[in-house]
Amino acid sequence: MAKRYWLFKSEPDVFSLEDLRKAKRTAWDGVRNYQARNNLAAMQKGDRVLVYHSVKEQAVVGIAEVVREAYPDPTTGDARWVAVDLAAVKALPRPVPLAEMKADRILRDIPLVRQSRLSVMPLPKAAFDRIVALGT
DNA sequence: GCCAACGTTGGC
DNA sequence: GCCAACGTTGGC
Repeated sequence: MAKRYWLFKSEPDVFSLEDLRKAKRTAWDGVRNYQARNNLAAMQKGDRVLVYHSVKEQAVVGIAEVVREAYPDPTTGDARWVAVDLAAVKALPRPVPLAEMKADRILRDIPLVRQSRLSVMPLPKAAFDRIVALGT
């Protein structure tokens, strides 16, 4: 199956891209939203992921990669929830602010802009590539 | 700090 | 099964 593209949101005070780089890889767990959970479950090893810092920074700051596909979330005994493992790939040379994405013709319809509360979302390849280009 | 959006819960 | 109340998230 073709590689897919995703965007993860995180509050940098809680867990940042820098934390991910230091940790090498991390379990992305604790997701308790069905839509986000369904997205986690659809991820495949090697899928590319953009990391967005919410609240204080409000910018896409880097790229990560799925290194382990969905497995039961270790932070709960509830079988409904899953986690994936991510590894950092690189930081964007230039973070791409939310305001810039809102103003961009290709990006203004992505879930990050449309549905601000969703924490794990799919991105069309064109949107992924556009953000990476803006961040270069 | 405020509040809009939205998901969840619980009474009926 | 509906919907009002409530809690949380995250932009402004």
